Amino acid sequence: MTDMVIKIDEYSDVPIYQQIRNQIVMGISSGELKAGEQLPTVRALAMEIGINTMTVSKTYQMLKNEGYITTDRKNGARVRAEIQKSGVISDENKAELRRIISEARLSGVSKSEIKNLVDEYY
Amino acid sequence: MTDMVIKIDEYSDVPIYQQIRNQIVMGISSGELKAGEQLPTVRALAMEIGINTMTVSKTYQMLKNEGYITTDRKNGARVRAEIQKSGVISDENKAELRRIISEARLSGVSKSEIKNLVDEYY
Amino acid sequence: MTDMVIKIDEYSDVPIYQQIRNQIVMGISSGELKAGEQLPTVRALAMEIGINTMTVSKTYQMLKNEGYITTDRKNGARVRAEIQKSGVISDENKAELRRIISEARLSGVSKSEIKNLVDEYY
Amino acid sequence: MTDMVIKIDEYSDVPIYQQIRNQIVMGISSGELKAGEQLPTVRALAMEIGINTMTVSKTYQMLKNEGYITTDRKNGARVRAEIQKSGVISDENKAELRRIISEARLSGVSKSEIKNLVDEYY
DNA sequence: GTGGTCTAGACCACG
DNA sequence: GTGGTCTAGACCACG
Repeated sequence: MTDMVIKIDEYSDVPIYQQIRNQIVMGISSGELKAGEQLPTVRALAMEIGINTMTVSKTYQMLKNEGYITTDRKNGARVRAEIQKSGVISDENKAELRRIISEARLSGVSKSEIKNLVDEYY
Repeated sequence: MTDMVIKIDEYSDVPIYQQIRNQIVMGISSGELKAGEQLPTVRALAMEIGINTMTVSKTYQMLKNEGYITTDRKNGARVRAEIQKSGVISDENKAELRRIISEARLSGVSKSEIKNLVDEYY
Repeated sequence: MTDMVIKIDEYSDVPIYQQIRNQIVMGISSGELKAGEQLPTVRALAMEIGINTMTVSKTYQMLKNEGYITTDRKNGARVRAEIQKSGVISDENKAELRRIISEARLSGVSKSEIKNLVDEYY
Repeated sequence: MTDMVIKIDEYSDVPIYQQIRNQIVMGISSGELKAGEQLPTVRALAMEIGINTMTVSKTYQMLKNEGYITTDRKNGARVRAEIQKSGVISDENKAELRRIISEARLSGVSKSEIKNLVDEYY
């Protein structure tokens, strides 16, 4: 069982279920959550964060649809052992990346500064 | 007057006024919209896209707040001559960038592929 | 929930959404509205004042942008617990202050009278 | 004839005729414009600033109404010799002052800092 | 139940 | 002619 901590920014416009989803995906990517590792139950995670169980449930459904986790009544939610590697960035993420780079450029951020961030986050 | 074309994805979760805002910002960044160049009037752009003037007005107000354009009754909306360069990427955009890179990584996209996108979009 | 009363001067040049915004900011500053306190819902305030919900919504959006309140679907609109203290007066407010003092001076109002007002309003 | 320079901020939301009016009032208050001193003709000032004569005309009309200047065809516009001293600050300016002080207070500006500004601007 | 978005239409001040 | 404001009404996602 993971002891990863989920932090909700209540001031953010990003919906709570999205914030949780993003943090779990980043946790898997960083290795903090290993393949096959069990996630907290919907109830437990909702309690811990202090939100509605429906919200956590929505998150797990989303992660399942995206292929990041598996869920069943016996084992609860687990990080999927073999996450499908499409090898490409989704069109939506490409569009977002383009927007971010445009804004950074207009703010006077150099290309190499952005690449340093890529190195840092990858 | 610009002949830039704004395209709305009506099925997107991104609000229309945000989509327009993003495209204008990217237009400025790419040089398609030059400093001082006049944007379409609120009415003209609303007509062209087939949406309400209020929605375009909201976009222009947002761009004005962000310092990308100026608006007044004499000159209409224009790309601002001297866009303030903060020199940094906003915390929100950093978080988004981190999320995108995490997802790309999990999809098997290499670091150099992402950097190539940075080169392409910058 | 606050029982603060918002009063609109319908003959004023100041837009309604601005008038509401100003009164809420002054309410926070005076302590009539406490940190964390819930503001009326968009619908309730619109009904109470007798104006459109869009206008109240615009006010809340503005207050949110300025960092005075938070809004979300769970908690509605609330006075922000930790309002950012820039420590400075904005250039716009400085210009306004200068104009007011110039006019007061020309009307024969003494410096100490103005300072008494500062004491009263602070 | 004054050689006072009027500066228009084209990015400001304050209408041009208001900006000119404010600067002339502040010029009178500071002594840069003396009692009886002649102001530029409508046409000359419009040319100098690069705006419509109607706008300057509106400004002069406003200043006349407020009792700051006199106008006639023979002498043009002149700073009034005896500006009426009501001895009080207008309700509008009081409301504005209160708003500014509230905002300054919330931004963490001390009372004495505001009073220093009063000293500076008076 | 809440705030967020959008429409169709109107009127206004500025210039 | 332009952007700014406002209404009356509607639908939506989040929780």
